[in-house]
Amino acid sequence: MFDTHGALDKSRSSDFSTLAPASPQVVELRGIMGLPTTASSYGRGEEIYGEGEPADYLYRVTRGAVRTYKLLSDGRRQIDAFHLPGDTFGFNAGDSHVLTAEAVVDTVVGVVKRRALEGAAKTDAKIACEMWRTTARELRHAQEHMLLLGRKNALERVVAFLLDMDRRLSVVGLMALPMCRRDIGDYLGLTLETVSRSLSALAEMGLIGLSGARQITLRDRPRLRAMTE
Amino acid sequence: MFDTHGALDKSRSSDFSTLAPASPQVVELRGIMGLPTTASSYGRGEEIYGEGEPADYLYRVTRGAVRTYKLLSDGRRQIDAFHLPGDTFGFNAGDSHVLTAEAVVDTVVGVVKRRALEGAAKTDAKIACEMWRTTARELRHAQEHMLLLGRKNALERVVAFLLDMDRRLSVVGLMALPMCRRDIGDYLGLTLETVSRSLSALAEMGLIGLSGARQITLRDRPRLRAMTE
DNA sequence: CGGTGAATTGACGCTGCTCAATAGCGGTGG
DNA sequence: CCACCGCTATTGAGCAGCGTCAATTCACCG
Repeated sequence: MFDTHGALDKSRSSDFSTLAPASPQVVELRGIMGLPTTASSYGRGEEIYGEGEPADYLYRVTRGAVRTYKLLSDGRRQIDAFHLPGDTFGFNAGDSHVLTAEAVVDTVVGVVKRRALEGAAKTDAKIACEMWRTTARELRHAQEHMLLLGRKNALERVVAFLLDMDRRLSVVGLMALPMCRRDIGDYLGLTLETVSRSLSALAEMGLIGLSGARQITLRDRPRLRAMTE
Repeated sequence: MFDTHGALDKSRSSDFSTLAPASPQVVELRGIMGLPTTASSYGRGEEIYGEGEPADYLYRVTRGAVRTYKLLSDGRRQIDAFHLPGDTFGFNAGDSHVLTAEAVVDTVVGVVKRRALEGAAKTDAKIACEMWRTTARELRHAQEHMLLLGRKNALERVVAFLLDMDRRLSVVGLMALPMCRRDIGDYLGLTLETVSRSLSALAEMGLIGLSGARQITLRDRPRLRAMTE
């Protein structure tokens, strides 16, 4: 009856105090795909890796939040995903990153060498399969997001975002968003003003509650779900 | 000096003629990832699989073209990719499809059982790795497309589409598009009218030539490339 | 408290959508 | 062979949703 809930292991985080290591790079307890992992910290806004850099590491968020994005030459930005505690990112079939990764807030990530992972995958089919499933999960998210970006209106996009964040980081019905309105806009293909207006409209309708710009409660999930079709 | 180009081994494919089978479902010459494949035909507009159906097969386009898409409940459609000869599709980590696949024109595909593939992946790390790379390639395309859908204007989207199609299906500088304006619009997050207007504008500028609605020549690739940043 | 970045709100304009009419094209049959 | 039909594409006119620019207001932190 232990180790049955692979996907939602947000539990392990407490009771590590006895193992506190001496090195500044703390070794994490459970690694990524079974491999040993070292911890690394990034300040709010700090770059973790840039587009075009060699992709030598795989990351998992321990604390905080990470945005991965692409830029056009004139500065237009498209955030393709927010990575929250428990999520992996930086995985890549090619040699170099095609996205840039930045810490949204002060963030701690676990890091594993890509070569160690690929070495392990050669002998262990379980790891190879896990790598594939990780990439496939990202692909499904991207497909869902293309539908949002190509065919949903502003209100539908914001509602979809809120429901996703609610699912991923709500603790007691209250959601504390780590990212600003501009980040949300660049994720949803909108401007920050349109995001703000959509949130105000939803609050006006009584569908959400705003207690501080980044503290949001969903007051009617069924109706919100119906809005994204 | 043999077997050094792992990724592009489309070579081994000839000299199977002696094995030509009697069945109506002709065994294809070149398999998918080395596995034997049966051919299957679909008429223009015919569904190959639907969203929610069990994902039991992997497909490769032999002739024709395939669109994969998602729908909203009110009929809005987002085409996530066009699959042209040589492309694989229908690959999926989950048990059921999250997209619908349809033949854009009369199409022949090669089909391989998913279980055969996953069985082979268990013992053959090369196949497992190839599966991962296939999914990773789709993911990169999706990330590029999210940037297009979220942040590019109509003209930039159409230009990006033309350059991609040119790369993938141009033979002698002339490109014969298999899909209609509505399909292009649903791929680019635009209406068919906006696609048509953008193409007319590009022809007006002398950047492309239109000889029949679906026969397009690119007259100035460098300038077109500069337009997508 | 004051300062600074984030968020809200308003006014206005533009890009792309909607609705509608017309033109082109490919296939079919007299 | 050509006339006809249906589907696809083009083009126009008007409109609306979202972006842009600008002015406050808010919240957080020293």
